[in-house]
Amino acid sequence: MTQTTDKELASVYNARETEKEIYKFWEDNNCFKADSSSEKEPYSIVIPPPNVTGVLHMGHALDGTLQDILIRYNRMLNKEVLWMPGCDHAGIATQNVIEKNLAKEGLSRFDLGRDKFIEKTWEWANDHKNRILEQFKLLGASFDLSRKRFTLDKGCSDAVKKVFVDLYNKGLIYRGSYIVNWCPRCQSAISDIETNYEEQEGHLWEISYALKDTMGAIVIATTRPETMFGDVAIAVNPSDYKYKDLIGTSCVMPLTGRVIPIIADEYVDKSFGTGALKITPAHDPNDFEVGLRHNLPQIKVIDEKGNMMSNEFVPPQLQGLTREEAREKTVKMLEENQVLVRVTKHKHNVGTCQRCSTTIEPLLSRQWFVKMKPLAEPAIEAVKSGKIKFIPQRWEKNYLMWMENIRDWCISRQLWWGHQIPAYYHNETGEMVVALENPDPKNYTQDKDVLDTWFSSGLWSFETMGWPDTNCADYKKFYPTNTLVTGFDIIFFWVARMITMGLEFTKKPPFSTVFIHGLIRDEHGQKMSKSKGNTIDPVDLIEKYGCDALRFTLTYLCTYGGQDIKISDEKFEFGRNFSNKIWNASRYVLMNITKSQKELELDFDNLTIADKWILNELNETIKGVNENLESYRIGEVAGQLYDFFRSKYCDWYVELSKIEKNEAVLVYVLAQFLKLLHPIMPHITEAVWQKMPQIKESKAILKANYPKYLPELKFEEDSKKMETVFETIKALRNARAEFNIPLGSKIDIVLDKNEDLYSQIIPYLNRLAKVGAVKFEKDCNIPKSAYCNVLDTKITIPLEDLIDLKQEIARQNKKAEKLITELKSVEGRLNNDKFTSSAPEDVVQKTKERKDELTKEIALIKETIKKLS
RNA sequence: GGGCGUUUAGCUCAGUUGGUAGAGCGCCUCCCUUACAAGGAGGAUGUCGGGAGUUCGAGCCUCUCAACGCCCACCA
Repeated sequence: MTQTTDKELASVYNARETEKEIYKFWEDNNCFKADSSSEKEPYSIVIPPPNVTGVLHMGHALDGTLQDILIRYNRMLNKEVLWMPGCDHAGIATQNVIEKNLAKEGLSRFDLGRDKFIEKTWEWANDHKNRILEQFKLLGASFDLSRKRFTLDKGCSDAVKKVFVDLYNKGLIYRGSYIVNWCPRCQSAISDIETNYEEQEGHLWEISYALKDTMGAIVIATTRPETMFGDVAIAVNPSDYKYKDLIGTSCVMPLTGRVIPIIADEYVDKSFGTGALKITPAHDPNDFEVGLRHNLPQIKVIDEKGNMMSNEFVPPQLQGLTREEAREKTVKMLEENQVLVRVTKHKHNVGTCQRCSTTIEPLLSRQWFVKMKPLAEPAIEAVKSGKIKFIPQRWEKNYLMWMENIRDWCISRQLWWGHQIPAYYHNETGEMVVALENPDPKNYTQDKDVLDTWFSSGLWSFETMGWPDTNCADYKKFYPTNTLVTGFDIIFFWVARMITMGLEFTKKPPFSTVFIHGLIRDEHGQKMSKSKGNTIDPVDLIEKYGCDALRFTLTYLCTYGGQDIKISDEKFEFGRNFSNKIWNASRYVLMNITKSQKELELDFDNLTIADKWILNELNETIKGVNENLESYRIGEVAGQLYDFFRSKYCDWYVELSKIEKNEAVLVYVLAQFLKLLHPIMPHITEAVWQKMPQIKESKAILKANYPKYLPELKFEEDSKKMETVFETIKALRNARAEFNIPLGSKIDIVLDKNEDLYSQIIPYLNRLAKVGAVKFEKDCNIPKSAYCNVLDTKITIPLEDLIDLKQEIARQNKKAEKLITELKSVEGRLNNDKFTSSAPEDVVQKTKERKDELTKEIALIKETIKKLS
């Protein structure tokens, strides 16, 4: 092997060095800039904005790669493309990071105060905000950074305010006291979808409440005894005969002696527990509903920190305890008072905070909500009518089910990092004004709460395009966008909200296709997470294998069904090896070009069958790749290109070119292949492209035209002939291997027919199967020979002493057996009248042809065996 | 409780309207043939989760059972 210091000729591809150079070339030439004044057809994608303080993870790598593939493909279709980049302020997530840092210094956000805290968070965000988009560059992302946005920038903030005020004025945003999911650690309300449920092993406590007016008691069952101090009633099912006489009477609560009514409500399940249910409207969502129906008071006994409150309802010895402590103590007290009837183990689901896993406290709280039903209707219609379609389609069902059962969205958060709610209260009268600006900063104070992060990301598709200025160039050119690419995990959080908000405020679906891909998992199928320590850093992979290798491997693993993708570090060797193969094959081609640019034009009058074959294969690949890109079968595209390049171009055409070459075809096919592959492996294709001498339509491959199927490149007949040649070479190689004939010694062959074809390709046989003399003879009869048949051509390989006749007979028998099995099945079908009458004509025809082939081949083999015996 | 997904070679997974199973990695044999050993040539390996059905024909369609996984709902 020759080593050279010249990196242009290095036999091992240096991915990182090339990638850095190429990306810089694109940036220096402003290649990613979108022109809103262009006449070209637009194509746009908005990035799912990553967390401003985040780092690139494998999910981004996949999501970003797929977006970049679509962007680059459409750019090569000569469209005006815009990939809009940006970041999300990620309210709770970011605030948690800052609070954690403060905690290291023993401080809480309250020690700093709101202004100082926000200032600190901005500092952090500004320090980190370029990091993740810089990392996206390592992925080869061809987004337009000149348009970079941030959900807390002026434009987005203005859009958020306008949307809030408009929705409020339309009556679609309201404020009220309801049960919400409260996270005592975040000290904030969170929405239903930010609440996860996990099954926990708990207890069911049965507690006896004495009847007030008569002897006896009613026993209720609860999983949360500490909430009993907030009880306002006992409810039973109206049809429950056990309790029929008690409805309308009262009972006396243990421990506090407070008197509460016994009521009847359909909600109560007769068969669960004791059939009697304590009603605690301030701490349970279902009890809250029951309470409203019966006009019951709401008594809060647990505060926002999750501690027992200090009020007249909570016994003094429990006041100030945590929920957990209070539960233990309450049970003890109940036991001491002999009102604890029974304790059983009970599995139940407990709500936890998506961000910090703290157990949720359902809490009565005054919050802002979006009335979702009216907004959901057009969003449902848009998907049902096909104006927006999901790929894979099965997600539509998921989306529709959620939308059709939508509940109001709690949008206020008791955080500091985010869009402060544009509601202002008069300092004295408390009068509320919802407006874009504070009507009178002296006398009005703004609502302390901020909005759910997803409120602003829900506007992302149009707020980034200049909305509410619907006359601005970007909005007019690039909105609505075309494709949204994301994982299924944020369909409800983000996709659904963008569709509702987009339709409400722009009257247009914000995108026409939602392309959903799977999640990246570790090699055992586990979700990757820092806490599990099973993450793989895409930046490391890029350093180790190259960005193109990462992109190609991920793309290759993408299935149309959007299955999750299991990865391990070593899997990326696949992409790296392919990069190296491309590099070396290109190197070979470049080293072998002797002709001038003019002479490298395709000359259709001067093509060998090998040339026609590879052009035909290329053309078929072009067809498949275009179809698959249009239908989002991206993994299939990678597969087809891999197969074409390795198994067709390198294994055969390049090898054949060492015997007899058509430089024009060699270069043409490589150039077309590079263009086809460019969206997936942008750097290496650009690097090779720029070294190629042939006449090019574009200096940068990124702006070249994507190859289209060309009827003039269809050479069906000659391709078939060439396939026969390959079969022959394989058969000869196989025979050589079986008889261990060293490469040094050539084999002579005798063919019994098809002189026309084979005499053309004698040099191929010489070189690729190490064949010596080639003779044509009808009835060749050399006893000590090996045989192979290609279609109906019989090839005799005289081997003299090299051959073990028994071995050759066995070899032939084995071949015959296989064919006979197939022949039997084929004949079975053809002898079946039902098959011949009901199967499609072409299938029957093909089966007949196959039968003839098999019959001929088997006859030849039998004849061979006879001769050998 | 409702919905969805998965089960195919030793491993990881493809398999687009039903026509008789493929890739990568791994394994065995041979080869440093001047593009590439991150390579090349040849080879072995699967009653396509079980069962039933529809069909001339099922990995693919229908039903059923099983295992694993996910989402939604939230029964105290």
